[in-house]
Amino acid sequence: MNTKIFDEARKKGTMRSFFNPDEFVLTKIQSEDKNCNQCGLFKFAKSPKMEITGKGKKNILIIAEAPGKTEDEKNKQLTGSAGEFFRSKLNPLGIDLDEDCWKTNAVRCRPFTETAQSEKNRAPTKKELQLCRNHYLKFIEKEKPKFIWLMGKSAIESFYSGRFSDDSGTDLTPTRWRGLCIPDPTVNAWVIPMFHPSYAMRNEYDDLTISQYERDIRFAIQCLKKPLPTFFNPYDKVECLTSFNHARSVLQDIIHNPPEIFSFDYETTGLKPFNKGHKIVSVSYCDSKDVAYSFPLQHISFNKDQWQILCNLWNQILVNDAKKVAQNLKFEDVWSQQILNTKPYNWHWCTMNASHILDNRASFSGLKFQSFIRWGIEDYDKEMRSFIRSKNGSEFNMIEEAPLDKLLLYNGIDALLTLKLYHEQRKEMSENQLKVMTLFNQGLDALADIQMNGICASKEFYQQTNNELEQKIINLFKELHSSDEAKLFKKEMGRDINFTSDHDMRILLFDILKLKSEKTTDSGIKSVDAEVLNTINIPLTKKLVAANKLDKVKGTYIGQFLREIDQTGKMRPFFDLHKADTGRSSSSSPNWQNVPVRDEDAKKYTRSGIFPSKGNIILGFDYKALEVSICACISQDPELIKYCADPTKDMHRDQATELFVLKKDNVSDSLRFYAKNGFVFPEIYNSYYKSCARNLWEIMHKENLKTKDGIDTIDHLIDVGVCGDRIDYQGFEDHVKKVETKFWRRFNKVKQWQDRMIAFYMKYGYIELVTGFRCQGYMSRNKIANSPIQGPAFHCLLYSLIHCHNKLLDLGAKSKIIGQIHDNLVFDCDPSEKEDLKEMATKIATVQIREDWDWIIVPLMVSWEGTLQDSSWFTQIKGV
DNA sequence: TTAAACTGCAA
DNA sequence: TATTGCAGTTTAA
Repeated sequence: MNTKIFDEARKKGTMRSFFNPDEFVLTKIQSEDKNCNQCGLFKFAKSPKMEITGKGKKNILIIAEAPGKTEDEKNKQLTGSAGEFFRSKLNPLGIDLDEDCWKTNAVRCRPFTETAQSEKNRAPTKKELQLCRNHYLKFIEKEKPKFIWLMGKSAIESFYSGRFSDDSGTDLTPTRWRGLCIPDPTVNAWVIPMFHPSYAMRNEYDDLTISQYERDIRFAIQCLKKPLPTFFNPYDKVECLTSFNHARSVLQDIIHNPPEIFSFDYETTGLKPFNKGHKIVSVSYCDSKDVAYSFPLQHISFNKDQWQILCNLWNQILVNDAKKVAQNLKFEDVWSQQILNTKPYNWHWCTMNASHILDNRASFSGLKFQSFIRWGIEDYDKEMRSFIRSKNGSEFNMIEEAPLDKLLLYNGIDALLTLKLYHEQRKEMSENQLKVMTLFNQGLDALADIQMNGICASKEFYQQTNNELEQKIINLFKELHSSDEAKLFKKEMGRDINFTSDHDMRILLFDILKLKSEKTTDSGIKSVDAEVLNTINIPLTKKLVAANKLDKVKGTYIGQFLREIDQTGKMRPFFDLHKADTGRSSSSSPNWQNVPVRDEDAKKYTRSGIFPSKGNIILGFDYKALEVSICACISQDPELIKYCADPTKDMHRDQATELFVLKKDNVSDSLRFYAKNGFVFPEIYNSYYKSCARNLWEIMHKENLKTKDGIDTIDHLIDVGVCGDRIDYQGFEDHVKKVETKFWRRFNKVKQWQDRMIAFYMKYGYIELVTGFRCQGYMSRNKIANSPIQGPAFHCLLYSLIHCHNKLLDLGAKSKIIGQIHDNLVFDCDPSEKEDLKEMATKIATVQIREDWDWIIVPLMVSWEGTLQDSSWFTQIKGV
């Protein structure tokens, strides 16, 4: 396969070819007979080794999955029902499958399984895909198609599998790759992955799937206008400054002649710089499309005096007036602050976040992935990856052991591609996307500082708690293992039971003890979660639920905290803006957005070791009913607006009066809570009466919910004639159905708005949130209803976070923001600043935001909560 | 070794 | 026939 095309493509440059030209997976071609014998499918096929068919007048090679029954019989690809479906989509767009395209399958012979009645089509295995790849690679070499359409998971796997050695390409699902037109130097063609027609056909009656599938086909056809792809070699454009004098003079040049904009990138000894021993090993810098510089900073090849000189020069560049660009700017920001004691000035763009704003699909924002789908640059950090791995499971990697030339080259390419990516992204963004980009960039800048601030936590406390819990858990499991049930299990199975194994619990509860299962998991097997165990309610399951709870607290929370509390006595979670589908934030290491609060025990174990700084209080605010307010703003529903505009009104309480047939003053707090979380929210997010009724019914039985008068809710519902007796679920469901009808009659503008969003999505393939964030990819109706509320609600919090943070900096306040939980902002507050801070933040969050964002047409409200001086987060109370 | 499934915590 | 996240364990590939 070492033919001209491939050699030329290689000369034009891909990373893989640079390191080792012989390692093209696609070019590894073995003898065909050998492969076919190893696979063996041809022996059973009616049409073995099916030849590629079609005239290919428009230079399109279509790779589908494998011949099905019909194809195998007719000896022709895409002639079964899925093929006909595909033709019916192509014909109206002027494409004739047989005239304009070549057709083949990732596997040429029919794979099937024999059942008693018939032979059933099956998907090809990984091995079969790999062994059959040669046939189309040879064809590509000979016929040079300009476009390759990969239809379905098998084709995508066949074409790409083995070409990525990191996680940037391991997710080879059509959802991840569809809608792209990828220049590929190994075949000198455009590659367009999409769903297999059989997938679309299976969802023929789901108009959301079909609308997207048809759009993808139109996209693929539009791409036919493109000229052949061109490629560039980033290796030629990196200048590695291995000599100290050279590095110094380049930095001095930059200082004397600062550019308007530049990108930079660090290679470091780990992910967080806060513990002793961390270094910025090398730096790369790029201010033009032709050259990137990279040089060692705190690297063994220079001495410490030289480190100091280079750090001083680099610091001057970090604070110059130039616009700064980085892939994951929080990272470069935090390392600059911690290691170099310098906050970069004038952050302009985070390419990682911009990738997320341009396409909110999961795993889309990595620089390697973007470089591949945009420029066909493949796997360029291959030789560095082993050095970026953790050293002996510690927080340090092995980067200092990497050869300097490879380190600098890889580092330099990152800066080069980052700047190139920025220029493309800047052109691609709509005006509204630019708006949200600005918000996010400011947010990232502030979130970097918030990670710097950190959260005070007591390692001693968590160590002690860990030991205490460990004893309790050991004792609980000891008791469980000495139970009769455990002995029964051993007798039946001939081995000891593992109580933390769902599999073993299923055997014990449902096979051995013959108990009834209450519900199923996603994949349809019997569930053994806490709800099921609680319903079974025998001493064994009670004990197991208790043990599981403590195990969760110890393993998930205390474990993370102990790992993450650093030598300065703080934990410093990441708060990211490039993950959530809806443009929300996420948090990790540790995840600070799911620390227990409802369960009192779990709350105490986890929150009692989190403190304000010495002499301070933890102080924070929640937006009140923020998502309901956002829903009112964007749907402009007059009834909902009325509720939001009048603080004396309480829609959840009102809804509780209808659901539970009560007078307003007889609604208890818990009934209000379940009206809100069991009915209002689910309804707004497209749930329906049956699901709501079922959940409410179960909760009423389980929790023995009472009215404010202290009467059992179910008894009350029987009294007023909703139910005949305590097991008359149907009566309750009928009632909830009527409540739902009334609810949507009242808030009918919300329903209408949801319908408009769905119609927009079907037409354009995306929806745009009021803040400018776009949601695309496949979306269910529920997601379309939810995202435009969830996203902007968080964006309100982000606005407040940015402005509060900047205000505190301007004022030189001692108080700091330390965290954020979707609609909640947390400060480490000096008590002398408390009242001023509350006034300032409340004004920003409720007044200033409405001056800047005129789409907010209802009043926003916040409620404050806080701890006493030097008291832990566990002691936080409302209304301080 | 890695990925998927299951579970459980938050908003 | 409610959404978004992160992380732990077990199990299968």
